[in-house]
Amino acid sequence: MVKKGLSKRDIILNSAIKVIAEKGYFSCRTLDISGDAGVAYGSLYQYFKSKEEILLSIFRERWCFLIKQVEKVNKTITDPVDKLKAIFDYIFVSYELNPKLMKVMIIDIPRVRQFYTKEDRKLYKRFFMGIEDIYKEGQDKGIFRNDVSPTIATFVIYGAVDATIRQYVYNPDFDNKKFPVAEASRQIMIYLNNGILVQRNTDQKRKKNTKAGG
Amino acid sequence: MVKKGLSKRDIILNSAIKVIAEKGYFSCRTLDISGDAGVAYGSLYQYFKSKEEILLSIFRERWCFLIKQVEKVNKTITDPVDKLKAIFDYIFVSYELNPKLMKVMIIDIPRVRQFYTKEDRKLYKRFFMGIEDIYKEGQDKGIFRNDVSPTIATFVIYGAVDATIRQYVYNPDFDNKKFPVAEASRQIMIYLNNGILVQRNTDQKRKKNTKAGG
Amino acid sequence: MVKKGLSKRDIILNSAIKVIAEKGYFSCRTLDISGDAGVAYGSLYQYFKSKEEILLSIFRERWCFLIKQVEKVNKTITDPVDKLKAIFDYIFVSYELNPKLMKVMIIDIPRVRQFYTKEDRKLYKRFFMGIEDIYKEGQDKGIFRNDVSPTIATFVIYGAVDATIRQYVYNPDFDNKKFPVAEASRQIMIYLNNGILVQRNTDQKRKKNTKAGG
Amino acid sequence: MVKKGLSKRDIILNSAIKVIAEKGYFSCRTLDISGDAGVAYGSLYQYFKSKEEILLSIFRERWCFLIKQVEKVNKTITDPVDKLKAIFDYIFVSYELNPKLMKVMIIDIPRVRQFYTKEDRKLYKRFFMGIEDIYKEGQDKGIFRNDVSPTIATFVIYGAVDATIRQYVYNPDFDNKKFPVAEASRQIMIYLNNGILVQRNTDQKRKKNTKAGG
DNA sequence: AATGAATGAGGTTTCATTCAT
DNA sequence: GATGAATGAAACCTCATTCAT
Repeated sequence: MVKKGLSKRDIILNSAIKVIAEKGYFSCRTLDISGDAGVAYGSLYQYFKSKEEILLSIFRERWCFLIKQVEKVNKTITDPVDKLKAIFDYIFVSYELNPKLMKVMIIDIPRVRQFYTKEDRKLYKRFFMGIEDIYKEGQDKGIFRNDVSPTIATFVIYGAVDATIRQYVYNPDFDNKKFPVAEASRQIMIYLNNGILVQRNTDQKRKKNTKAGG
Repeated sequence: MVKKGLSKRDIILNSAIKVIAEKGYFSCRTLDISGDAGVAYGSLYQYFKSKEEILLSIFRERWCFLIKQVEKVNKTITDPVDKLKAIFDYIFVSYELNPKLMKVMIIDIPRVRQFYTKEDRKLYKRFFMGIEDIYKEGQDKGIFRNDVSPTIATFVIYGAVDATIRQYVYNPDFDNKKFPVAEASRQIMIYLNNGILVQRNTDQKRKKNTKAGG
Repeated sequence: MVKKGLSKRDIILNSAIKVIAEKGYFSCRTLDISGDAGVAYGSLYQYFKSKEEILLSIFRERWCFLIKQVEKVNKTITDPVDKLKAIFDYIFVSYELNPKLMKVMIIDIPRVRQFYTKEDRKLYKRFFMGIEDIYKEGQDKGIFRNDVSPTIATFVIYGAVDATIRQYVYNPDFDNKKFPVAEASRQIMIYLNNGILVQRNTDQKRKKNTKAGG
Repeated sequence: MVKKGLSKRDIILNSAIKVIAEKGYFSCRTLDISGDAGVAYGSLYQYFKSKEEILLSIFRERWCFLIKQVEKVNKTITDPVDKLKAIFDYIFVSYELNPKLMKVMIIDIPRVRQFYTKEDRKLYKRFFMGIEDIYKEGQDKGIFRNDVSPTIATFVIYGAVDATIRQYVYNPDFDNKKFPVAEASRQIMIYLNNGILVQRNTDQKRKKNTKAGG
């Protein structure tokens, strides 16, 4: 119901983000959206062809801000480790600023079948390709391991984001006092950078030690 | 439509898994389920109170096989690293054996609001607690890092599973020839164990190296 | 609301005929049809895919009784004049027996664009072709004029039916006491047989001639 | 979209004629009309109270040109046969000049229930009464048969027009190369004058008689 | 007078669930 | 238990009409 200075189209879109985030795409009604937006029922259809188009418009018009961040990071930061961290932080900071938008983006949209049009997939992938490029760069520079495909590595990082956000959204048992967003983000980055294993020396050595110890 | 020797209830449940996996929970109709099961429209309601209950029954009756595996692994394997690997492998092997079931379990069910009853959350968590315990054990044994919370670490591992399965299910651009399930699983394990950073020695040293190299 | 012994499908179809006849296809609501039929709202869609399909079903399932009559007449009657008269009478008698059905058939259906599918046009034409054949036969036998195309002649006879029925349906100024259906029908037949012009030798003479020639 | 020198009102009316002719009254939207007219959405309501009023205005303002023609014919032509022919020709020539207008007049308007207000029926009838008068006159002069009511005869002639125009509009199977409007019109006139039956003494003879008698 | 964004009643259709057989 | 016809609430969407600019 935020209105000041926004076009009616954006008012509707913002309400859609809110309502879809709260109820899920299928469980929310177009009436809920118009109601939250404070506009007439039919006004939705002045600006969007259908409920589906509202969802896709959220993605099409807001996804780019993530892409842009990746591109910006790629330009302004040199160290791949710092790049990943910058993107990672950005996502979680964005979540703190606008949790509903991020929830819709990360959780809802990718589970709606209709979303997977060629065009939208292309846009969707641009974000991931950006991350993949960072992994590749890290490998080229000899900083990142070579035995993990950048493609797969990207899933891992994205999955970590998705799963974590889902805790904040769905899991009332999750202690988000103990793990404020920044803290969760920090720990995940440590994990993804260094792995869970205590690094004495190399992987090979650890194996020996384990056998010796076991 | 697998029928041999199964109770009608299980026939329905299996069809529900198939249909929900294909269309998603909200987009599939009870008619689709009964149709696939080859039973009458109304028979669904002999065995289940509602569509929702069918979904929850899938979870309640099939989720335990994951829990059991965690428990079994915890008993029969000693090394926490091997434990995580065993569970991880099990999930992906299960996916290969019954991708629809795993897709419903991992992707669909956790996104349905109605799913989050106290009872079901408890069951859901038992799987994660099992994994959390492994992390704790690894930390206690000094094998796993202490600066990553087992809770957070669990999200990371679960997110990796979720995101990867989603590629197989939704992403037609994903090259699943190049990454058969086993290969994806193997690489993720490497990543999660060792982190993405090349381990010469310690994290501190890497930082120096980077500066030197840059 | 006639129900005895009819299938629910036919109950719905009969109500549709009634309601469409009264309000017109576009002005009647599916609710009106189900209401008149005394069935639930959704039952319509158990038997018909859509409102449009209800209309087309009326045509597809009831038009044939007109075609059959034409075919029967063509077989059992020899004199083309008598054939035309038999068909003409049949239409108007049908109108008296079930004016709503005939109104829908003759007035409503042919004005709905969606009606003009290849298949339906074919069925529609079969009736007219039967009449055209009678005209052709009359010409071959030297009884009917040769300077009027059977195609055009068919329009004339059909138009006469259409326009007349429309008076009964729409025109409250039309004195249907003075012109009961049978009387209107009789006069039109005279007109179409003999034309409006006074003929030196009369209809009677032709009959004699016909007999003499036959 | 004809605009030169026309009032905005007439521009709208002409577009309405076009659009209604193409889609039918119920299937065309006010948006279609304003769009075709190139005027704003709301401008329609500056000139007309409602969609219905647009339809009725077409009738009220354009029907009179048919009435006038009937009246003119009644004044300037003496022979009833020629009168009928003149009117008949006029209708079909009008159709050739402005088929959409004639289609709306003859086909659409008379099938819309709302059309049947007292006032409009009165206007509608004035055209038919004119034709009826010709029939009466023909009967009085002994040229037309006495055993067909002028009222009924009028339906026949009107029905012939209606059915024929409908072929041009709706029936893609109708061979309008073989039957250009003028030809169809000519044949119908022959039919209606002389009937379908072959007459012993011919039309030519009647003409002589008429001249002799007149 | 002209505009077109805004309105919301009302339409068709879907589909989870019930229930008589 | 099994069936599937019957139900009707509720969803999405359309579009004639209004009204502030």
